[in-house]
Amino acid sequence: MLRYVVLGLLGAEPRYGYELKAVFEAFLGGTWPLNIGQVYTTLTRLERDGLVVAEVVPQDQTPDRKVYALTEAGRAELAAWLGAVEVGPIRLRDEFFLRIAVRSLTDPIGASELIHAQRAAHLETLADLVVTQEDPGLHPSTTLLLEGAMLRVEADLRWLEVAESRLKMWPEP
Amino acid sequence: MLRYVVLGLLGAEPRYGYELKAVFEAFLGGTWPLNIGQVYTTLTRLERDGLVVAEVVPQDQTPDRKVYALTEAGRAELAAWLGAVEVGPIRLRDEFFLRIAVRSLTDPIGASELIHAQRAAHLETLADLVVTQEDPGLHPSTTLLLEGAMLRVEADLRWLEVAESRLKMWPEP
DNA sequence: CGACACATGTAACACGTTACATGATTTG
DNA sequence: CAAATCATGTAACGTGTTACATGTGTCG
Repeated sequence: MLRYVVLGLLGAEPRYGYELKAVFEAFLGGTWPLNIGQVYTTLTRLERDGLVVAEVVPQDQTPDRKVYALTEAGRAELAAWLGAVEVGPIRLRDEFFLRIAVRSLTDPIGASELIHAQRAAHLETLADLVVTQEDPGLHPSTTLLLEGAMLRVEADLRWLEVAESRLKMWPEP
Repeated sequence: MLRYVVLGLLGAEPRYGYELKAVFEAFLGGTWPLNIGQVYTTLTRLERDGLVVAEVVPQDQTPDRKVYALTEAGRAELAAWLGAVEVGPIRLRDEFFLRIAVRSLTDPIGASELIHAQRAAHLETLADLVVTQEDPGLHPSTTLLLEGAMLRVEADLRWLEVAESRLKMWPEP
């Protein structure tokens, strides 16, 4: 998936790894911090698969850059990904849900405490998102992404409410 | 994460692999289909890490079962996971968001089409969830999980609305 | 001089995931 | 007889992730 976002960023404009890290994080509004090494591994793999090609651009003063651009295959792969629609059963692979659900399986009381803690964390997350979004320099796509994140967090907060009220009238296991 | 859900299920009661697959899928309300092989790889890894121990229980008629139970270390690991709270920046590692955001980066018009298709898929998902939830035999935890999934899908639908209206007044790249 | 920005990379691991292999027993 | 159920496993891959290595130029 990182793969495809990188592909997408390169689709807009060729870039080199070091630059890509910054662009990526800015695009994600800082919600996906990236280890710089990961950028290079990803680029290497994309190159291995023939989706991108590199061109070394020498610099005076600073180290050389390896600027990556999409190949035809890369463009095709990106288009395929962009055109796909997520269908079928959603996968509840979210630690957040599962932790509370698993906990409620054997320890409903402890689950309640967890819910309170998680709510506090979520509210903080929400506040952070609001702050992040205040930056006027954000790309519109980034603003959109952040909005999605906020809607999700709000949904999760609502779920915590539901979970709590459910747990009160719970049959002991 | 699968790791921990398995650990959690074993924490409630020792089980063998084949059984675990069914229990797992039932617990997740069918939102996380599991390849049976994956259960065994997961159990092998848990055993390697000393979190579970297996006991072979011979059957007449059917093949022997390897019943797994938590060790002390396993119980500790599970407790640690169950007690953790998700803090810090949420990671927007959702293909759903990213695909539309990346697409809006260079092709806002195409993004609109994608939004329509995705909305249809989401509505179907929502309908599926409703049907699934009608099963009276569901474990309360599962019902709760499904409710979370529904709240999320609803949030995502709302996001699609937002995305669409934003895209209409978009500066060409 | 030390810290930091610039720039690239590798080795190694964990985890989710699939495809494939094996074999007994029951059921249509 | 074929298919399905019960039951366990392995080899292999892709991807995300980290820790570590290396080197130059600039700024305080």
